[in-house]
Amino acid sequence: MNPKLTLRDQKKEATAYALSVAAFELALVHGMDGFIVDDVVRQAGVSRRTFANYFSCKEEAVAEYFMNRATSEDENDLLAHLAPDATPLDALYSLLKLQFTSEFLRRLRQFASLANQYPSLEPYILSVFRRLQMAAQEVLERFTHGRYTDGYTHLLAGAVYGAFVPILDGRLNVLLPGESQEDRPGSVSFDQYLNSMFDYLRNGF
Amino acid sequence: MNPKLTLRDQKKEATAYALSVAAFELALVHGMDGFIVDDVVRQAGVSRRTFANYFSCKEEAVAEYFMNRATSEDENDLLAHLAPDATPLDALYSLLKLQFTSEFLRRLRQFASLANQYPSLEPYILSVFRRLQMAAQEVLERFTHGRYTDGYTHLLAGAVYGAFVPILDGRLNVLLPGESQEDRPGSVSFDQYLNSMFDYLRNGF
DNA sequence: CATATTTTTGCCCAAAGTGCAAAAATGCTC
DNA sequence: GAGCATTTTTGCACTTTGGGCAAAAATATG
Repeated sequence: MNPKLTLRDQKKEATAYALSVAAFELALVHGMDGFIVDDVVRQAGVSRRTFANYFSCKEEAVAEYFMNRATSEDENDLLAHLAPDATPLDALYSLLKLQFTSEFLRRLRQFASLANQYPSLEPYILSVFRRLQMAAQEVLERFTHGRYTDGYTHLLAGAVYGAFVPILDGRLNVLLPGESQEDRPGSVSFDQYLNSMFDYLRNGF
Repeated sequence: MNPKLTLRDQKKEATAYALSVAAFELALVHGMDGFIVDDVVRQAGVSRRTFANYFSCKEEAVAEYFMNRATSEDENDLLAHLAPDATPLDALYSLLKLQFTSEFLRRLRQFASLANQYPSLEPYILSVFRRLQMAAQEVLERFTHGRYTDGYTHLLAGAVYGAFVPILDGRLNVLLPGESQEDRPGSVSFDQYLNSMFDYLRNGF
């Protein structure tokens, strides 16, 4: 619950969230074609019509579950606590740590696996990444006070999130803390991937 | 028409293409909520049921129009004609020139503008970029013969296409050859953007 | 507590999505 | 090019979805 919102908006958020949770769970258990919107609303305890007020399809509801709930206060905090000599890359790195928690990555893997099974989901998982990228763009813009006008922030934010896309189709197999390499052959730890990414960014390709 | 395909597959491609053209044109003229699937199939000269064989919704049909028709022969050509001392960045640059023709950019701008007006389209325009990115990933992988195992190709391909995303919401205003800066205030030529992008890639951020 | 605003809901109907089987088109072989 | 096998298109029937509208419920304001 975000206390910055009015009670009304808190309830709206809660409703959307309940619907998205129900949709994601049903998708995991039954597959995208194993449930209908009526099932979602039954599980979330709202009317069929209300679902349509929030989402235009099941896929959108599932994706909503992944739309970042990092508040703008979190971002304010982040910017305030950076070292005085921090670079834009440092700011970006901090944000990535905030966004890609182990828990988020764990669920994202489930979502990605669903999306590979049900192509109708693919466009919607991309929109999750887009949302994250826009937040990064915003943070970079604030951090640099609009100092760069040549697309630097666009490019930097784009680079990082673009590089995550291979997670989606399993070409990049992320190993989470607590998992062993034997369980997931060919996997790379997220931190390791992130670090090699930032090496390239710092030093050029 | 791709002569590598059987006649059957050529016809299938033609059908999908006709449907996508009709969908895109109707969307431009009437807006996404100003036409229905029946209108599309009437214009394309196929049955309602056939539409469903190809696409799961209007949005998908519109996006199909932008799915790159650069063949794998084009990519073979590209790889064959690179200078002997070409770097992966050079290969990527050539591919971008192949994918982002002026004509493609011109249409993409129309699509982006539609997607801003009709949020239901947004996920689908992202999938167009994803398709382009996957082609680049493929080319880089072939060019480097799998020499890099640390995510270099993923990261590089991701960087470039990620950086294009701001085109989508109009934050990055692309000026095409033949247009004047006065017509599109705040615009940047695509080539210019591409070059500054590659400067960063070469030299680090 | 009374009133204004916003959200939820039910009702209704147009539109969309899909399994199935017949019909049409295509590919292949002789 | 005639005949047979394979694939695609189509029509039909039916469930599911999407969204306008107005009444009802919930929330905000003062």
